Amino acid sequence: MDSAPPAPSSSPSSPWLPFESRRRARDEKREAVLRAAVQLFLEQGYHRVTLNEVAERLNITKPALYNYFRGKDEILFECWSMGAELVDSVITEINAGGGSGLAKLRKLVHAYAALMATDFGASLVRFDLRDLTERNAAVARTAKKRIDATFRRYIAAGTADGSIRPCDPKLAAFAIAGALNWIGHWYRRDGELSPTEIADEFTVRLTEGLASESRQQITNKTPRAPQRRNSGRATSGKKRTGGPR
Amino acid sequence: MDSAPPAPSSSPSSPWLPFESRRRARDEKREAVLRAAVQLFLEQGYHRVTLNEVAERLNITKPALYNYFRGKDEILFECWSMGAELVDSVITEINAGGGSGLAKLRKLVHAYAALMATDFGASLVRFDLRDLTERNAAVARTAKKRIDATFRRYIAAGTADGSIRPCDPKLAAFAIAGALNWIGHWYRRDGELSPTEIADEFTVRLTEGLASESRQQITNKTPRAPQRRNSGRATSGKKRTGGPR
DNA sequence: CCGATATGTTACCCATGGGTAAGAAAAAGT
DNA sequence: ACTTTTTCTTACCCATGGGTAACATATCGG
Repeated sequence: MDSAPPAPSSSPSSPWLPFESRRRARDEKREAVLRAAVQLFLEQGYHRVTLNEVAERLNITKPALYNYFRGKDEILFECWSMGAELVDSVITEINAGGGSGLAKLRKLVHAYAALMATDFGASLVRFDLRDLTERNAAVARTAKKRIDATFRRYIAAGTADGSIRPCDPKLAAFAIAGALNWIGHWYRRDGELSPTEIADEFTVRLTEGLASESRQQITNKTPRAPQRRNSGRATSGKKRTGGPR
Repeated sequence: MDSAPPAPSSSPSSPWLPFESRRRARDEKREAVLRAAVQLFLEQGYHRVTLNEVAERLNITKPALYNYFRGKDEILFECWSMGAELVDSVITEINAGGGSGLAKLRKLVHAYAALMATDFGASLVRFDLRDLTERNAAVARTAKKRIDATFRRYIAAGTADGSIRPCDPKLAAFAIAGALNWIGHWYRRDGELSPTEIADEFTVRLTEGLASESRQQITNKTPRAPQRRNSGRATSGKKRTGGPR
Protein backbone atom coordinates (compact mmCIF):
# COMPACT_ATOMS: atom_id res chain seq x y z
CA MET A 1 0.00 0.00 0.00
CA ASP A 2 2.76 2.41 0.90
CA SER A 3 4.27 3.30 -2.44
CA ALA A 4 7.76 4.20 -1.30
CA PRO A 5 9.86 2.30 -3.81
CA PRO A 6 13.38 3.18 -2.74
CA ALA A 7 12.92 2.16 0.93
CA PRO A 8 13.06 -1.64 1.07
CA SER A 9 12.77 -1.70 4.90
CA SER A 10 11.82 -5.37 4.93
CA SER A 11 11.28 -7.46 8.05
CA PRO A 12 14.56 -8.51 9.59
CA SER A 13 16.07 -11.13 7.31
CA SER A 14 13.26 -12.11 5.03
CA PRO A 15 14.30 -13.23 1.57
CA TRP A 16 11.29 -11.46 0.16
CA LEU A 17 11.99 -7.80 -0.38
CA PRO A 18 8.81 -5.73 -0.03
CA PHE A 19 7.95 -5.26 -3.66
CA GLU A 20 11.04 -5.95 -5.59
CA SER A 21 13.29 -8.52 -7.01
CA ARG A 22 12.42 -12.01 -5.97
CA ARG A 23 14.97 -14.54 -7.01
CA ARG A 24 16.56 -16.22 -3.97
CA ALA A 25 16.77 -19.92 -3.86
CA ARG A 26 13.77 -22.01 -3.05
CA ASP A 27 15.20 -23.78 0.00
CA GLU A 28 16.32 -20.55 1.50
CA LYS A 29 12.78 -19.26 1.33
CA ARG A 30 11.34 -22.43 2.68
CA GLU A 31 13.56 -22.22 5.69
CA ALA A 32 12.74 -18.56 6.17
CA VAL A 33 9.10 -19.54 6.43
CA LEU A 34 9.97 -22.03 9.12
CA ARG A 35 12.00 -19.51 11.07
CA ALA A 36 9.17 -16.99 11.00
CA ALA A 37 6.59 -19.63 11.82
CA VAL A 38 8.41 -21.22 14.72
CA GLN A 39 8.94 -17.85 16.27
CA LEU A 40 5.28 -16.93 16.01
CA PHE A 41 4.12 -20.35 17.17
CA LEU A 42 6.27 -20.09 20.26
CA GLU A 43 5.28 -16.52 20.96
CA GLN A 44 1.55 -16.87 20.57
CA GLY A 45 0.79 -20.55 20.35
CA TYR A 46 0.00 -22.51 17.22
CA HIS A 47 -3.75 -21.99 17.28
CA ARG A 48 -3.56 -18.27 17.77
CA VAL A 49 -1.20 -17.74 14.84
CA THR A 50 -2.83 -17.30 11.45
CA LEU A 51 -1.12 -18.04 8.19
CA ASN A 52 -1.78 -14.44 7.27
CA GLU A 53 0.44 -13.36 10.13
CA VAL A 54 3.19 -15.70 9.09
CA ALA A 55 3.00 -14.46 5.54
CA GLU A 56 2.84 -10.83 6.56
CA ARG A 57 6.03 -11.14 8.55
CA LEU A 58 7.72 -12.35 5.37
CA ASN A 59 6.34 -9.63 3.11
CA ILE A 60 4.18 -12.06 1.19
CA THR A 61 0.56 -13.19 1.26
CA LYS A 62 -0.96 -16.35 2.59
CA PRO A 63 -1.42 -18.30 -0.64
CA ALA A 64 2.26 -17.91 -1.42
CA LEU A 65 3.01 -20.15 1.53
CA TYR A 66 1.26 -22.98 -0.26
CA ASN A 67 4.08 -23.01 -2.77
CA TYR A 68 6.29 -24.44 -0.07
CA PHE A 69 3.97 -26.29 2.27
CA ARG A 70 0.81 -28.28 1.96
CA GLY A 71 -0.85 -26.62 4.92
CA LYS A 72 -0.46 -25.16 8.36
CA ASP A 73 0.07 -28.47 10.06
CA GLU A 74 2.90 -29.34 7.71
CA ILE A 75 4.67 -26.12 8.67
CA LEU A 76 4.30 -27.13 12.29
CA PHE A 77 5.69 -30.54 11.58
CA GLU A 78 8.70 -29.20 9.71
CA CYS A 79 9.49 -26.87 12.59
CA TRP A 80 9.33 -29.80 14.93
CA SER A 81 11.53 -31.84 12.62
CA MET A 82 14.20 -29.17 12.64
CA GLY A 83 14.44 -29.55 16.39
CA ALA A 84 14.49 -33.31 16.15
CA GLU A 85 17.36 -33.17 13.67
CA LEU A 86 19.36 -31.02 16.04
CA VAL A 87 18.93 -33.55 18.82
CA ASP A 88 19.78 -36.39 16.52
CA SER A 89 23.02 -34.77 15.46
CA VAL A 90 23.94 -34.23 19.10
CA ILE A 91 23.33 -37.86 19.87
CA THR A 92 25.29 -39.01 16.85
CA GLU A 93 28.24 -36.95 17.96
CA ILE A 94 28.15 -38.26 21.51
CA ASN A 95 27.83 -41.82 20.34
CA ALA A 96 30.89 -41.33 18.15
CA GLY A 97 32.96 -40.31 21.17
CA GLY A 98 33.89 -42.43 24.14
CA GLY A 99 33.50 -42.17 27.88
CA SER A 100 31.55 -43.82 30.66
CA GLY A 101 27.79 -43.94 30.75
CA LEU A 102 27.81 -41.03 33.14
CA ALA A 103 30.13 -39.03 30.92
CA LYS A 104 27.90 -39.56 27.92
CA LEU A 105 24.83 -38.70 29.92
CA ARG A 106 26.43 -35.46 31.03
CA LYS A 107 27.32 -34.53 27.50
CA LEU A 108 23.76 -35.19 26.44
CA VAL A 109 22.32 -33.19 29.31
CA HIS A 110 24.58 -30.28 28.53
CA ALA A 111 23.86 -30.15 24.82
CA TYR A 112 20.15 -30.83 25.24
CA ALA A 113 19.81 -28.06 27.80
CA ALA A 114 21.44 -25.61 25.41
CA LEU A 115 19.12 -26.77 22.63
CA MET A 116 16.06 -26.06 24.71
CA ALA A 117 17.06 -22.42 24.66
CA THR A 118 16.73 -22.25 20.87
CA ASP A 119 13.55 -21.80 18.88
CA PHE A 120 13.62 -25.10 17.05
CA GLY A 121 14.76 -26.88 20.18
CA ALA A 122 11.89 -25.52 22.22
CA SER A 123 9.45 -26.39 19.47
CA LEU A 124 10.30 -29.98 20.24
CA VAL A 125 8.51 -29.78 23.57
CA ARG A 126 6.11 -26.87 23.20
CA PHE A 127 4.15 -28.07 20.20
CA ASP A 128 1.22 -30.38 20.55
CA LEU A 129 1.66 -33.45 18.39
CA ARG A 130 -2.10 -33.79 18.19
CA ASP A 131 -2.08 -30.83 15.81
CA LEU A 132 -0.27 -32.97 13.26
CA THR A 133 -1.73 -35.41 10.80
CA GLU A 134 -1.72 -38.94 12.09
CA ARG A 135 1.05 -39.81 9.71
CA ASN A 136 3.34 -37.01 10.84
CA ALA A 137 2.46 -37.56 14.47
CA ALA A 138 3.62 -41.14 14.12
CA VAL A 139 6.96 -39.95 12.78
CA ALA A 140 7.29 -37.57 15.69
CA ARG A 141 6.44 -40.24 18.23
CA THR A 142 9.11 -42.48 16.80
CA ALA A 143 11.70 -39.74 17.03
CA LYS A 144 10.72 -39.03 20.61
CA LYS A 145 11.08 -42.65 21.52
CA ARG A 146 14.51 -42.72 19.98
CA ILE A 147 15.59 -39.79 22.11
CA ASP A 148 14.12 -41.25 25.25
CA ALA A 149 15.80 -44.56 24.55
CA THR A 150 19.13 -42.78 24.29
CA PHE A 151 18.75 -41.32 27.77
CA ARG A 152 17.90 -44.74 29.13
CA ARG A 153 20.73 -46.37 27.26
CA TYR A 154 23.31 -44.01 28.70
CA ILE A 155 21.92 -44.49 32.18
CA ALA A 156 21.86 -48.25 31.85
CA ALA A 157 25.40 -48.20 30.52
CA GLY A 158 26.38 -46.08 33.48
CA THR A 159 24.95 -48.48 36.01
CA ALA A 160 26.71 -51.29 34.17
CA ASP A 161 30.12 -49.63 34.15
CA GLY A 162 29.72 -48.37 37.71
CA SER A 163 29.68 -44.65 36.96
CA ILE A 164 26.00 -44.38 37.89
CA ARG A 165 24.50 -45.87 41.00
CA PRO A 166 21.78 -48.48 40.61
CA CYS A 167 18.42 -46.99 39.69
CA ASP A 168 15.46 -47.53 37.41
CA PRO A 169 16.66 -46.20 34.04
CA LYS A 170 13.15 -45.52 32.89
CA LEU A 171 12.20 -43.25 35.75
CA ALA A 172 15.60 -41.66 35.97
CA ALA A 173 15.41 -40.81 32.27
CA PHE A 174 11.95 -39.35 32.74
CA ALA A 175 13.18 -37.20 35.59
CA ILE A 176 16.17 -35.86 33.71
CA ALA A 177 14.40 -35.39 30.41
CA GLY A 178 11.56 -33.69 32.23
CA ALA A 179 13.81 -31.18 33.90
CA LEU A 180 15.46 -30.49 30.56
CA ASN A 181 12.28 -30.27 28.55
CA TRP A 182 10.87 -27.81 31.00
CA ILE A 183 13.63 -25.40 30.10
CA GLY A 184 11.85 -24.94 26.80
CA HIS A 185 8.88 -23.64 28.73
CA TRP A 186 10.51 -21.15 31.04
CA TYR A 187 13.63 -19.97 29.26
CA ARG A 188 13.47 -16.39 28.02
CA ARG A 189 16.08 -14.85 25.80
CA ASP A 190 15.86 -11.67 27.79
CA GLY A 191 16.07 -13.39 31.17
CA GLU A 192 18.91 -13.38 33.64
CA LEU A 193 20.22 -16.84 32.87
CA SER A 194 22.33 -17.57 29.83
CA PRO A 195 21.94 -20.91 28.06
CA THR A 196 25.47 -21.84 29.05
CA GLU A 197 24.83 -21.13 32.71
CA ILE A 198 21.72 -23.24 32.59
CA ALA A 199 23.40 -26.10 30.78
CA ASP A 200 26.36 -26.10 33.15
CA GLU A 201 24.27 -26.02 36.28
CA PHE A 202 21.81 -28.67 35.07
CA THR A 203 24.67 -30.97 34.16
CA VAL A 204 25.84 -30.91 37.75
CA ARG A 205 22.47 -30.78 39.47
CA LEU A 206 20.81 -33.57 37.54
CA THR A 207 23.61 -36.01 38.15
CA GLU A 208 24.89 -35.04 41.57
CA GLY A 209 21.68 -34.33 43.40
CA LEU A 210 21.14 -31.98 46.27
CA ALA A 211 21.26 -33.89 49.51
CA SER A 212 24.34 -33.34 51.65
CA GLU A 213 24.67 -36.94 52.73
CA SER A 214 23.91 -39.54 50.12
CA ARG A 215 22.13 -42.73 50.99
CA GLN A 216 20.43 -41.32 54.02
CA GLN A 217 17.17 -42.89 55.04
CA ILE A 218 14.17 -41.00 53.79
CA THR A 219 11.21 -40.75 56.12
CA ASN A 220 8.41 -41.35 53.73
CA LYS A 221 5.78 -39.83 55.92
CA THR A 222 4.24 -37.57 53.30
CA PRO A 223 0.98 -35.75 53.66
CA ARG A 224 -1.70 -37.81 52.03
CA ALA A 225 -2.40 -36.71 48.52
CA PRO A 226 -5.38 -34.52 49.33
CA GLN A 227 -8.54 -36.02 47.95
CA ARG A 228 -10.69 -33.44 46.33
CA ARG A 229 -13.05 -32.08 48.90
CA ASN A 230 -15.52 -29.33 48.51
CA SER A 231 -13.05 -26.85 49.87
CA GLY A 232 -15.58 -24.10 50.42
CA ARG A 233 -14.58 -21.95 47.51
CA ALA A 234 -16.08 -18.55 46.96
CA THR A 235 -17.94 -19.88 43.97
CA SER A 236 -20.84 -21.45 45.75
CA GLY A 237 -23.18 -18.50 46.08
CA LYS A 238 -25.51 -16.94 43.63
CA LYS A 239 -25.21 -17.41 39.94
CA ARG A 240 -22.95 -14.94 38.27
CA THR A 241 -23.56 -15.24 34.60
CA GLY A 242 -24.68 -12.31 32.58
CA GLY A 243 -23.05 -8.95 32.75
CA PRO A 244 -20.11 -7.90 30.65
CA ARG A 245 -16.94 -9.96 30.61
CA MET B 1 -35.15 -38.60 20.15
CA ASP B 2 -35.08 -42.06 21.65
CA SER B 3 -38.33 -42.41 23.52
CA ALA B 4 -37.31 -45.10 25.96
CA PRO B 5 -38.37 -43.63 29.29
CA PRO B 6 -37.46 -46.39 31.73
CA ALA B 7 -33.81 -46.76 30.66
CA PRO B 8 -31.90 -43.85 32.17
CA SER B 9 -28.51 -45.21 30.99
CA SER B 10 -26.79 -41.84 31.51
CA SER B 11 -23.10 -41.23 31.06
CA PRO B 12 -21.09 -42.41 34.02
CA SER B 13 -21.74 -40.03 36.91
CA SER B 14 -23.41 -37.07 35.33
CA PRO B 15 -25.88 -35.26 37.56
CA TRP B 16 -28.12 -34.78 34.56
CA LEU B 17 -30.22 -37.82 33.94
CA PRO B 18 -31.07 -38.16 30.24
CA PHE B 19 -34.59 -36.86 30.28
CA GLU B 20 -35.72 -36.88 33.82
CA SER B 21 -35.73 -35.18 37.10
CA ARG B 22 -33.24 -32.38 37.35
CA ARG B 23 -32.88 -31.10 40.84
CA ARG B 24 -29.38 -31.69 42.17
CA ALA B 25 -27.57 -28.81 43.73
CA ARG B 26 -26.03 -26.14 41.60
CA ASP B 27 -22.47 -26.55 42.80
CA GLU B 28 -22.53 -30.23 42.17
CA LYS B 29 -23.45 -29.61 38.56
CA ARG B 30 -20.88 -26.90 38.17
CA GLU B 31 -18.19 -29.26 39.34
CA ALA B 32 -19.47 -32.00 37.09
CA VAL B 33 -18.96 -29.66 34.16
CA LEU B 34 -15.40 -29.09 35.25
CA ARG B 35 -14.71 -32.79 35.60
CA ALA B 36 -16.03 -33.52 32.14
CA ALA B 37 -14.24 -30.54 30.66
CA VAL B 38 -10.85 -31.20 32.20
CA GLN B 39 -10.98 -34.75 31.00
CA LEU B 40 -11.77 -33.74 27.44
CA PHE B 41 -9.26 -30.90 27.45
CA LEU B 42 -6.52 -33.27 28.51
CA GLU B 43 -7.56 -35.97 26.09
CA GLN B 44 -7.91 -33.86 22.99
CA GLY B 45 -6.47 -30.46 23.79
CA TYR B 46 -8.42 -27.33 24.59
CA HIS B 47 -8.76 -26.07 21.04
CA ARG B 48 -10.00 -29.33 19.66
CA VAL B 49 -12.75 -29.70 22.25
CA THR B 50 -16.04 -28.01 21.45
CA LEU B 51 -18.54 -26.94 24.04
CA ASN B 52 -21.00 -29.19 22.29
CA GLU B 53 -18.85 -32.16 23.17
CA VAL B 54 -18.59 -31.11 26.78
CA ALA B 55 -22.32 -30.66 26.97
CA GLU B 56 -23.05 -33.89 25.19
CA ARG B 57 -20.99 -35.85 27.66
CA LEU B 58 -23.20 -34.41 30.40
CA ASN B 59 -26.50 -35.12 28.66
CA ILE B 60 -27.23 -31.46 28.16
CA THR B 61 -26.82 -28.93 25.35
CA LYS B 62 -24.27 -26.21 24.88
CA PRO B 63 -26.29 -23.18 25.99
CA ALA B 64 -26.99 -24.87 29.32
CA LEU B 65 -23.32 -24.54 30.14
CA TYR B 66 -23.72 -20.78 30.10
CA ASN B 67 -25.81 -21.07 33.23
CA TYR B 68 -22.63 -21.95 35.07
CA PHE B 69 -19.81 -20.31 33.16
CA ARG B 70 -19.34 -17.17 31.18
CA GLY B 71 -17.55 -18.90 28.36
CA LYS B 72 -15.13 -21.57 27.32
CA ASP B 73 -12.08 -19.81 28.67
CA GLU B 74 -13.66 -19.49 32.10
CA ILE B 75 -14.18 -23.24 32.20
CA LEU B 76 -10.52 -23.66 31.39
CA PHE B 77 -9.56 -21.26 34.11
CA GLU B 78 -11.69 -22.98 36.71
CA CYS B 79 -10.14 -26.34 35.84
CA TRP B 80 -6.73 -24.80 36.27
CA SER B 81 -7.79 -23.27 39.57
CA MET B 82 -8.85 -26.63 40.91
CA GLY B 83 -5.32 -27.87 40.38
CA ALA B 84 -3.84 -24.78 41.95
CA GLU B 85 -5.98 -25.25 45.03
CA LEU B 86 -4.77 -28.80 45.41
CA VAL B 87 -1.16 -27.64 45.34
CA ASP B 88 -1.90 -24.85 47.75
CA SER B 89 -3.43 -27.20 50.25
CA VAL B 90 -0.40 -29.46 50.00
CA ILE B 91 1.89 -26.55 50.67
CA THR B 92 -0.19 -25.37 53.60
CA GLU B 93 -0.01 -28.78 55.16
CA ILE B 94 3.74 -29.04 54.74
CA ASN B 95 4.29 -25.58 56.12
CA ALA B 96 2.25 -26.52 59.17
CA GLY B 97 4.56 -29.43 59.90
CA GLY B 98 8.20 -29.28 60.85
CA GLY B 99 11.40 -30.75 59.52
CA SER B 100 14.54 -29.63 57.76
CA GLY B 101 14.51 -27.87 54.43
CA LEU B 102 15.32 -31.15 52.74
CA ALA B 103 12.54 -32.95 54.57
CA LYS B 104 10.01 -30.36 53.50
CA LEU B 105 11.28 -30.43 49.96
CA ARG B 106 10.87 -34.19 49.87
CA LYS B 107 7.34 -33.97 51.14
CA LEU B 108 6.55 -31.43 48.46
CA VAL B 109 8.15 -33.49 45.73
CA HIS B 110 6.24 -36.56 46.80
CA ALA B 111 2.85 -34.90 47.00
CA TYR B 112 3.38 -32.84 43.86
CA ALA B 113 4.38 -35.90 41.87
CA ALA B 114 1.22 -37.67 42.95
CA LEU B 115 -0.83 -34.63 41.99
CA MET B 116 0.57 -34.61 38.49
CA ALA B 117 -1.08 -37.98 37.98
CA THR B 118 -4.54 -36.50 38.53
CA ASP B 119 -6.65 -34.66 35.99
CA PHE B 120 -6.78 -31.34 37.77
CA GLY B 121 -3.15 -31.62 38.74
CA ALA B 122 -2.07 -32.19 35.17
CA SER B 123 -4.24 -29.33 33.99
CA LEU B 124 -1.89 -27.12 35.95
CA VAL B 125 0.90 -27.76 33.48
CA ARG B 126 -0.84 -28.87 30.31
CA PHE B 127 -3.06 -25.87 29.75
CA ASP B 128 -1.84 -22.82 27.94
CA LEU B 129 -2.36 -19.72 30.03
CA ARG B 130 -2.54 -17.67 26.86
CA ASP B 131 -5.99 -19.14 26.31
CA LEU B 132 -7.22 -17.26 29.36
CA THR B 133 -8.39 -13.69 29.58
CA GLU B 134 -5.63 -11.35 30.64
CA ARG B 135 -7.25 -10.98 34.03
CA ASN B 136 -7.39 -14.73 34.71
CA ALA B 137 -3.94 -15.27 33.26
CA ALA B 138 -2.60 -12.78 35.76
CA VAL B 139 -4.20 -14.73 38.60
CA ALA B 140 -2.65 -17.92 37.28
CA ARG B 141 0.78 -16.37 36.95
CA THR B 142 0.62 -15.22 40.54
CA ALA B 143 -0.30 -18.68 41.73
CA LYS B 144 2.54 -20.20 39.73
CA LYS B 145 5.00 -17.77 41.23
CA ARG B 146 3.80 -18.69 44.69
CA ILE B 147 4.42 -22.36 44.01
CA ASP B 148 7.82 -21.74 42.50
CA ALA B 149 8.76 -19.57 45.45
CA THR B 150 7.87 -22.40 47.79
CA PHE B 151 10.29 -24.75 46.07
CA ARG B 152 13.01 -22.14 46.30
CA ARG B 153 12.22 -21.39 49.91
CA TYR B 154 12.53 -25.01 50.95
CA ILE B 155 15.79 -25.33 49.07
CA ALA B 156 17.19 -22.15 50.54
CA ALA B 157 16.12 -23.28 54.00
CA GLY B 158 17.86 -26.57 53.35
CA THR B 159 21.14 -24.97 52.40
CA ALA B 160 20.83 -22.78 55.48
CA ASP B 161 20.22 -25.65 57.89
CA GLY B 162 22.80 -27.87 56.21
CA SER B 163 20.45 -30.55 54.90
CA ILE B 164 21.01 -29.47 51.29
CA ARG B 165 24.38 -28.78 49.80
CA PRO B 166 25.08 -25.29 48.48
CA CYS B 167 23.46 -24.60 45.13
CA ASP B 168 21.54 -21.97 43.26
CA PRO B 169 17.99 -22.28 44.61
CA LYS B 170 16.51 -20.81 41.48
CA LEU B 171 18.01 -23.31 39.07
CA ALA B 172 17.61 -26.20 41.44
CA ALA B 173 13.95 -25.37 41.83
CA PHE B 174 13.55 -25.16 38.06
CA ALA B 175 15.16 -28.55 37.64
CA ILE B 176 13.00 -30.25 40.24
CA ALA B 177 9.78 -28.55 39.26
CA GLY B 178 10.51 -29.34 35.63
CA ALA B 179 10.97 -33.03 36.28
CA LEU B 180 7.75 -33.04 38.28
CA ASN B 181 5.72 -31.00 35.83
CA TRP B 182 6.74 -33.28 33.05
CA ILE B 183 4.96 -36.12 34.79
CA GLY B 184 1.75 -34.41 33.82
CA HIS B 185 2.75 -34.85 30.20
CA TRP B 186 3.74 -38.49 30.13
CA TYR B 187 1.76 -40.17 32.88
CA ARG B 188 -0.97 -42.49 31.64
CA ARG B 189 -3.52 -44.04 33.92
CA ASP B 190 -3.20 -47.29 32.01
CA GLY B 191 0.60 -47.31 32.06
CA GLU B 192 2.92 -49.53 34.01
CA LEU B 193 3.85 -47.06 36.70
CA SER B 194 1.56 -46.25 39.58
CA PRO B 195 1.47 -42.72 40.94
CA THR B 196 2.92 -43.94 44.21
CA GLU B 197 5.84 -45.62 42.51
CA ILE B 198 6.55 -42.47 40.56
CA ALA B 199 6.30 -40.25 43.60
CA ASP B 200 8.55 -42.50 45.67
CA GLU B 201 11.21 -42.81 43.03
CA PHE B 202 11.22 -39.12 42.17
CA THR B 203 11.56 -38.20 45.82
CA VAL B 204 14.79 -40.17 45.98
CA ARG B 205 16.12 -39.41 42.53
CA LEU B 206 15.58 -35.68 42.57
CA THR B 207 17.35 -35.21 45.87
CA GLU B 208 20.01 -37.89 45.83
CA GLY B 209 21.20 -37.72 42.25
CA LEU B 210 22.68 -40.50 40.19
CA ALA B 211 26.43 -40.24 40.27
CA SER B 212 28.20 -42.90 42.30
CA GLU B 213 30.76 -40.57 43.76
CA SER B 214 29.58 -37.13 44.66
CA ARG B 215 31.73 -34.09 44.13
CA GLN B 216 33.75 -35.61 41.38
CA GLN B 217 35.21 -33.29 38.81
CA ILE B 218 33.09 -32.97 35.71
CA THR B 219 34.94 -32.73 32.42
CA ASN B 220 32.96 -30.06 30.71
CA LYS B 221 34.10 -30.96 27.27
CA THR B 222 30.71 -31.09 25.62
CA PRO B 223 30.11 -31.24 21.92
CA ARG B 224 29.41 -27.75 20.67
CA ALA B 225 25.77 -26.97 20.43
CA PRO B 226 25.37 -27.75 16.75
CA GLN B 227 24.66 -24.64 14.77
CA ARG B 228 21.98 -25.16 12.22
CA ARG B 229 23.53 -26.31 9.00
CA ASN B 230 21.82 -27.20 5.82
CA SER B 231 21.84 -30.83 6.74
CA GLY B 232 20.95 -32.04 3.28
CA ARG B 233 17.42 -33.06 4.03
CA ALA B 234 15.28 -34.71 1.43
CA THR B 235 13.28 -31.55 1.06
CA SER B 236 15.52 -29.74 -1.34
CA GLY B 237 14.40 -31.17 -4.63
CA LYS B 238 11.42 -30.42 -6.75
CA LYS B 239 8.37 -28.75 -5.47
CA ARG B 240 5.85 -31.07 -4.01
CA THR B 241 2.72 -29.09 -3.52
CA GLY B 242 -0.46 -30.09 -5.17
CA GLY B 243 -1.81 -33.59 -5.08
CA PRO B 244 -4.05 -34.93 -2.36
CA ARG B 245 -3.03 -34.66 1.29
C1' DC C 1 -52.85 -24.31 42.28
C1' DC C 2 -50.04 -20.03 40.71
C1' DG C 3 -46.79 -16.87 39.51
C1' DA C 4 -41.61 -16.09 39.92
C1' DT C 5 -37.21 -17.98 39.30
C1' DA C 6 -33.91 -21.04 37.80
C1' DT C 7 -32.67 -24.12 34.33
C1' DG C 8 -32.91 -26.19 29.69
C1' DT C 9 -33.89 -26.51 24.70
C1' DT C 10 -34.21 -25.28 19.73
C1' DA C 11 -32.84 -22.31 16.32
C1' DC C 12 -29.99 -19.07 14.92
C1' DC C 13 -25.95 -15.45 14.17
C1' DC C 14 -21.47 -14.47 12.48
C1' DA C 15 -16.42 -13.72 12.97
C1' DT C 16 -12.57 -16.42 12.09
C1' DG C 17 -9.23 -18.49 9.38
C1' DG C 18 -7.65 -22.53 6.57
C1' DG C 19 -7.77 -23.45 2.01
C1' DT C 20 -8.66 -22.73 -3.29
C1' DA C 21 -9.33 -20.62 -8.11
C1' DA C 22 -7.89 -17.70 -11.56
C1' DG C 23 -4.91 -14.80 -13.33
C1' DA C 24 -0.67 -11.22 -13.08
C1' DA C 25 4.30 -10.77 -12.84
C1' DA C 26 8.96 -12.50 -12.66
C1' DA C 27 12.55 -15.95 -14.04
C1' DA C 28 14.13 -19.13 -17.03
C1' DG C 29 14.51 -21.39 -21.20
C1' DT C 30 15.15 -20.94 -26.45
C1' DA D 1 11.85 -11.10 -28.24
C1' DC D 2 8.83 -15.10 -27.55
C1' DT D 3 7.01 -18.74 -24.90
C1' DT D 4 7.04 -21.65 -20.78
C1' DT D 5 7.34 -22.31 -15.98
C1' DT D 6 7.52 -20.79 -11.48
C1' DT D 7 6.08 -17.74 -8.09
C1' DC D 8 2.96 -14.56 -6.02
C1' DT D 9 -1.51 -11.74 -5.61
C1' DT D 10 -6.39 -10.63 -5.46
C1' DA D 11 -10.72 -12.36 -4.58
C1' DC D 12 -13.25 -15.70 -2.98
C1' DC D 13 -15.40 -20.19 -0.54
C1' DC D 14 -17.16 -22.35 3.50
C1' DA D 15 -16.85 -25.35 7.63
C1' DT D 16 -16.30 -24.60 12.31
C1' DG D 17 -17.63 -23.39 16.70
C1' DG D 18 -18.27 -19.77 20.31
C1' DG D 19 -21.89 -17.17 21.68
C1' DT D 20 -26.96 -15.31 21.83
C1' DA D 21 -32.21 -14.90 21.50
C1' DA D 22 -36.45 -16.63 22.27
C1' DC D 23 -39.08 -19.88 24.07
C1' DA D 24 -40.25 -24.22 27.18
C1' DT D 25 -40.27 -26.68 31.46
C1' DA D 26 -39.12 -27.78 36.24
C1' DT D 27 -38.88 -26.17 40.89
C1' DC D 28 -40.27 -23.65 44.66
C1' DG D 29 -42.32 -20.16 47.74
C1' DG D 30 -46.66 -18.88 48.88
